[in-house]
Amino acid sequence: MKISTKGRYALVIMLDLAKEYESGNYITLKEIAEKENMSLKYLERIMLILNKADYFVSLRGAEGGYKLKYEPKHYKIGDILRLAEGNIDVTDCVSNGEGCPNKHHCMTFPLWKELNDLISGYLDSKTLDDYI
Amino acid sequence: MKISTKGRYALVIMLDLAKEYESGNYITLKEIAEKENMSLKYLERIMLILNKADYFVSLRGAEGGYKLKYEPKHYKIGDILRLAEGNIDVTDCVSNGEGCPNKHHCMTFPLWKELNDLISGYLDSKTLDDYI
DNA sequence: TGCATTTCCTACCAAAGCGGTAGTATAATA
DNA sequence: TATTATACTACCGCTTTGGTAGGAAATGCA
Repeated sequence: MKISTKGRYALVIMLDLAKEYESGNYITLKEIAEKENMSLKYLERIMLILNKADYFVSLRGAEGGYKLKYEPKHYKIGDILRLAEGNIDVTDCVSNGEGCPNKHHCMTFPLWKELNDLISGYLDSKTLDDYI
Repeated sequence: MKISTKGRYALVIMLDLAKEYESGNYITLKEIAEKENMSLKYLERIMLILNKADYFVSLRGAEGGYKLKYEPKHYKIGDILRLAEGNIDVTDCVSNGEGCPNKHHCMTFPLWKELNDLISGYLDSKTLDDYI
């Protein structure tokens, strides 16, 4: 039931960028890594995942870095975690498409389904703006 | 964020025993393993964990097996999962005693705390009786 | 009494996931 | 052209997951 560092670091990155959204400044991963005491190389890898989505404006080279493309309230916490973690469902059986063939007479399925909806509902109700 | 097989199987075992609670019969792991299509040896190992708590009456040998010691509504889903999984907290920082030293000025701590309380609250509000 | 059954307990193991590191290519600026 | 920063790939040690194997101890029945 643990959220991995990938998801937790992703959220920290997003919040650090969100804090600078108003200023319009580019922020480098080096700054974030030093401030948050995280490995720069690892942050780069996480950024690679997040960058598949339409989240940032990035600029290479000196004076470069990242900034958020949209305002903080546009980013749902649930979406960020799904992107970073791959999937935040509590079991495979509640994931779309997957699910065991026994789903319909399984005694535990309703529990996992309700729990999963509760978690997703909560995480999708919050945005970066709620934690700046 | 996945619940492992340990937790899922534990719940299936508990529900199978709960169904037979009224009858007072002993149920063998072999019966459960065959019915649920699970490895008997693996169920034995999970049972060893659950048996550390005061959950069952067990009887060795022919005609033996397990039955629940108390009525199904006595067993909270949250407790069963905590026992089987070891810990169901979404991060280490929200676990009692642990927690990073930075907890008090961490931007993400409130999120993990709220999410964790939501999950624990839900799982502790349900008992075996709700899923028989 | 002896055999089958079933719980109780320990040790081992392959595969996958986690949390990184290393190195290089590419782009932008001073 | 030197420096800075993102973009991308490959590798790697460690831990966890999801089991298996083997046997000891207890119980009921023929």
